[in-house]
Amino acid sequence: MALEHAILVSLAEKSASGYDLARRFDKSIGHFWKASHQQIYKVLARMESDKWVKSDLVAQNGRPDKKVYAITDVGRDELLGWTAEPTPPEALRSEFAVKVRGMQFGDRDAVVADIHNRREQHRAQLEFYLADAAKNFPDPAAVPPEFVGAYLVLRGGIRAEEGGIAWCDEILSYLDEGRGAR
Amino acid sequence: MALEHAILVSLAEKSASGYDLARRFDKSIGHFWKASHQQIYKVLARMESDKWVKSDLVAQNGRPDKKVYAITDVGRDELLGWTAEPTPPEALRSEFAVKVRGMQFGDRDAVVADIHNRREQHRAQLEFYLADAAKNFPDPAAVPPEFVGAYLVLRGGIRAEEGGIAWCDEILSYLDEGRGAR
DNA sequence: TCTTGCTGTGCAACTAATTGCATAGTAGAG
DNA sequence: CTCTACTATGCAATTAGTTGCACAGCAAGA
Repeated sequence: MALEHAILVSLAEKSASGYDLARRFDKSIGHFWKASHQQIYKVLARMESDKWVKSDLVAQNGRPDKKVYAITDVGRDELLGWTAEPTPPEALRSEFAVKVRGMQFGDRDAVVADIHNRREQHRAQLEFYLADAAKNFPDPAAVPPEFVGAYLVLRGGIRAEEGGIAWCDEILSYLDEGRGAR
Repeated sequence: MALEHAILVSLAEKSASGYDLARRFDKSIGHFWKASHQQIYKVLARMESDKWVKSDLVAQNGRPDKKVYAITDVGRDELLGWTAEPTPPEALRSEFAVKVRGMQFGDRDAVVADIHNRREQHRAQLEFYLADAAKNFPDPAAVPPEFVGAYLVLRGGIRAEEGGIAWCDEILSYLDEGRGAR
């Protein structure tokens, strides 16, 4: 399982509450590892009982108390050990690809609309990533060492979105040319 | 859930036993939707009780009997309805990306080795896809209508692997240039 | 003959993740 | 004063998926 390790990486960067982590998973980290707040709280509890993290209750004014989690030495060891293991092949599951594959058994116009929709999602995400890159990494040759991982993953995200757009365009132009018509 | 629909698409193409489906999921369809044979048998049983598929027991000589599943009209309706619905955003989970992100907290040499390994996986998969394309779709302008979905998904697979290789190369050359050193 | 490997179907136990709900304080808009 | 939204944490029920195992027949090779 990698949610634990995604959380460890995030806490190694900066201590945070479950709520903070949930928001991070809606933004940066969540672009390549999705998790709901329920799942995060559950896993944090297990990680704390395994001593990978420890928590401090922090009182706030004008807001509810929060439990701020920090990575422990045990957690850092775990993270180190995990990076040393080879990553198992990714189990990719693309409902979109299944739908394209099954296009001829479905509502062709609806599938085409779905492809347009998917293209737009990729375009919007790419725009977001590019803004992020322009803001945080204006000079790729001068990325601070502690942000190299974040920078390289962002580059991967940009590539993936560009690739997604190009694939949608290929599908749409292929279908436009009358090929694959029913 | 999309495993049901992946199975429906596969059965719409050609009736098959659970075992046959498991082998298909190890090959073509499985490249974008992984499933174990246990999961497939479980889902097939549910689909049969929902009347999406029906089975016939077929005796074979020199081999065990098998249950051959075929899609029903109810199943075809379900498939049609499913294609007409917008595909929810994909929940992508890349352990590899988490590892790259957390590189600075880990064993740098091991991570670099892992990236090389990942590049090789992409290269091998690309080779496989290209051979498939050369064999089954020598002329992209003349793909039979019933294989258009398969062709377009194969194109997506080729693009994804090429993109994966390019990303690995970018990471490796970035690190080679001494950036991101500890 | 014995072992290995392929075809073929499945159950049981467990883990991971989703969905729906609950609770509670504060801030700001109308 | 009420309604909505945000911060903050979590439980319960369910579904989806993984891991490990079982059983059975047949074929081919050592």
